[in-house]
Amino acid sequence: MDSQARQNLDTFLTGKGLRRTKPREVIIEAAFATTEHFTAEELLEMARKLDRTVSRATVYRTLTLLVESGLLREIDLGRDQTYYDPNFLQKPEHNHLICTDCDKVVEFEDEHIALLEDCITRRLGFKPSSKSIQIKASCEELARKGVCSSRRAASH
Amino acid sequence: MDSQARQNLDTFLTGKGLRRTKPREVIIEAAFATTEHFTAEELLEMARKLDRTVSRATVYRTLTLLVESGLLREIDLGRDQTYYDPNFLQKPEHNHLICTDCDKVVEFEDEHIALLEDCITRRLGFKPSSKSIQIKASCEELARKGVCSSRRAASH
DNA sequence: GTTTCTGCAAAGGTTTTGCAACAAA
DNA sequence: TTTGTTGCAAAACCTTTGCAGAAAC
Repeated sequence: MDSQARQNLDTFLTGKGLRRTKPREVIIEAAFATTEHFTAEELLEMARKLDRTVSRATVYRTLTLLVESGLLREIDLGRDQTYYDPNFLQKPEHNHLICTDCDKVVEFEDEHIALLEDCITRRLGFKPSSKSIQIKASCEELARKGVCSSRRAASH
Repeated sequence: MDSQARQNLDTFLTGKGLRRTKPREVIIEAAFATTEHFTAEELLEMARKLDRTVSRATVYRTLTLLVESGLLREIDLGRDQTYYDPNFLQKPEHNHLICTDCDKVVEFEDEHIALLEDCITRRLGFKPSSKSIQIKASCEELARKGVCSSRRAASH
């Protein structure tokens, strides 16, 4: 977690009269030690590697805070659980492509599409506040060769 | 529900060796009697207006079938429950804008954005299979006049 | 010292499932 | 008659919440 993020968070906490506590530090540390998407349960596991006493309830409560503060974003990967994405700090407008063959998630940014989304939104009489694109697609390499080089890197 | 859709479904059912039953007929009838998005619970309610004996379990099981057959699509409206959209038959590539002021959902289609999504997907080495865009935005009219004409039409 | 936060366990809400009776083919 | 389907109730699952003790300020 870079200093920019830590400052965002401090601003957020103090601005709301919230306290800097050990469990929060640990959970936040765990959340930003990775660039992988994770579920609440996975974050609990990661946080407990730093401090075994962290509770599930506090993880859920801290997740709510992090999403409100804009440090973390909920994303829909088409699975049953809510996933959280810690990469919006570095790539504020990225989107997700999900491989239907191996479930791997590819992040991509595209300024043209972002611009087009804004135009459409304004044309409809609205002011854009958040945008997300989810693309499901099959692997061309797998289709051609019967093997996919990123298969071993599948995200689950 | 138009004849095209009914045929799709028949093909799907017979193709899988599945049976045409009363509860399924009723649930499907209810699902396509509206263009509104609905939850499983709401569909149960609608189906029970046609036949009071329909069970919740059968609604869930039939929803799974309808999604698999492509007649219905799960959509993410940023709420806690899964919503289902019966409008993909008429507008196969539409997307959703959600008003952050009144929660109204506006559907929109745009061929440029669809094309761009396809390009991006291929550039990444994939073949597109399904795409969805969710835009959250605030109402300009409400911001300017303090009132929004569609407020009364809010979807919840 | 006051206020906020934590962990626990229980509750809440949605979705799935095992099973015996029932209906379609 | 065979196989698939239904409704029920229970279970499974993820997430939220009430509360008493602990920690931050």
